[in-house]
Amino acid sequence: MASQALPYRPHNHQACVSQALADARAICREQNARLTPTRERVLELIWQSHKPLGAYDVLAELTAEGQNAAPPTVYRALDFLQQHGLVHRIASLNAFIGCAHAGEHHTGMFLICRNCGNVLELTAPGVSGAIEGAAQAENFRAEDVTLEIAGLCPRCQSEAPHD
Amino acid sequence: MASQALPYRPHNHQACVSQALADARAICREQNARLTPTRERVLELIWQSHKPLGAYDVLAELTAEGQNAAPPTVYRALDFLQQHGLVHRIASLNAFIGCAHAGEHHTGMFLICRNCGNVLELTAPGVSGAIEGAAQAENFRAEDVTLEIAGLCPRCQSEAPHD
DNA sequence: CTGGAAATGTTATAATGTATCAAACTTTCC
DNA sequence: GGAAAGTTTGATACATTATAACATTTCCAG
Ligand SMILES: [Zn+2]
Ligand SMILES: [Zn+2]
Ligand SMILES: [Zn+2]
Ligand SMILES: [Zn+2]
Repeated sequence: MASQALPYRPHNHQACVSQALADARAICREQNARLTPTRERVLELIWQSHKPLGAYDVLAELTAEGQNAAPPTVYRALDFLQQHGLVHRIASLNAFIGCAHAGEHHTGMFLICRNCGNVLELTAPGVSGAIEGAAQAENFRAEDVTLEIAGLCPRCQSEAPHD
Repeated sequence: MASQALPYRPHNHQACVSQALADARAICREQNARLTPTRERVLELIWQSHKPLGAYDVLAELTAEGQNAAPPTVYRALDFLQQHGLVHRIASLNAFIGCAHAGEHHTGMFLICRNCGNVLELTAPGVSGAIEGAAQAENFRAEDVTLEIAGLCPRCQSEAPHD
């Protein structure tokens, strides 16, 4: 539903946030899940940019706001959000990012710019299909795919072409 | 070169180890890199099975052998081995595994059995191509691909089919 | 030899993630 | 409404993974 917006370039990011929160509320209502204030606030913090945020970064922001938060506070909220498909964990960065396709059944593929830190989440059916095929060729039953691609986004390629 | 052996099934694993060590020696000689005793021993420990090993598991084995080892000892050796393409880090597990295609230019794709813990490293040109294509379609310059697939290996599917 | 580079030893600490149990809050059902 | 059951949060402590910093040793070229 959300028109795919382009993390790398300037855009009306508040729209990303509003959309994500609206989607989250709808999804939780639909799934009878409780999007409590802390969970919602954590989701909002995760969405404050298109750069993945570490759990302890979230924690720092919560405590700065005067919330009575400890590590489990954050990890519980993140677990909840992951289980409902609202955030993804980027294993190669130990960090979290808002899901750009919440509600849609998808396997994420992440393009991570090593220069600016922004992450674009893609759904590439061709890639998913190829992966499924390769797994099946080995008689392996794939359940969970981690696909993270580090490199340079278009913007950072032109800014720093000498490498 | 190494004929791809099948982590999931019983096999002469000592052959895997010998092959890996021989390859490592050859590669290091060729690259003028020093495969010191500690580095070689760490590689051997990593290869003790087809299950990824945590850095602190390696450390425990080293100290059990009476070696004077601390975390940096292990992480340095692992860094060296990674840089020379002899081991891979599995980001989703925070663990390390011997490279099954040392010397060959490749992007690893890992099939990780969540039941038995064994990992099969594949080279799937179709997958790599699809990923490259998807990245290029976004004008993203891919440099490093993390592709880890968790699921059930053939053996564990038949043993525990009820899920 | 010997001087510089590479590797290792050593200590301390940072960063990330969990276990556990008690307290508070919600929902359900009567 | 009110008690029981389930869910969420608070709070403390701890486990696991990884790195910083600096001293010492080893290796190798010249
Ligand atoms: Zn945005
Ligand atoms: Zn960038
Ligand atoms: Zn083997
Ligand atoms: Zn298995």
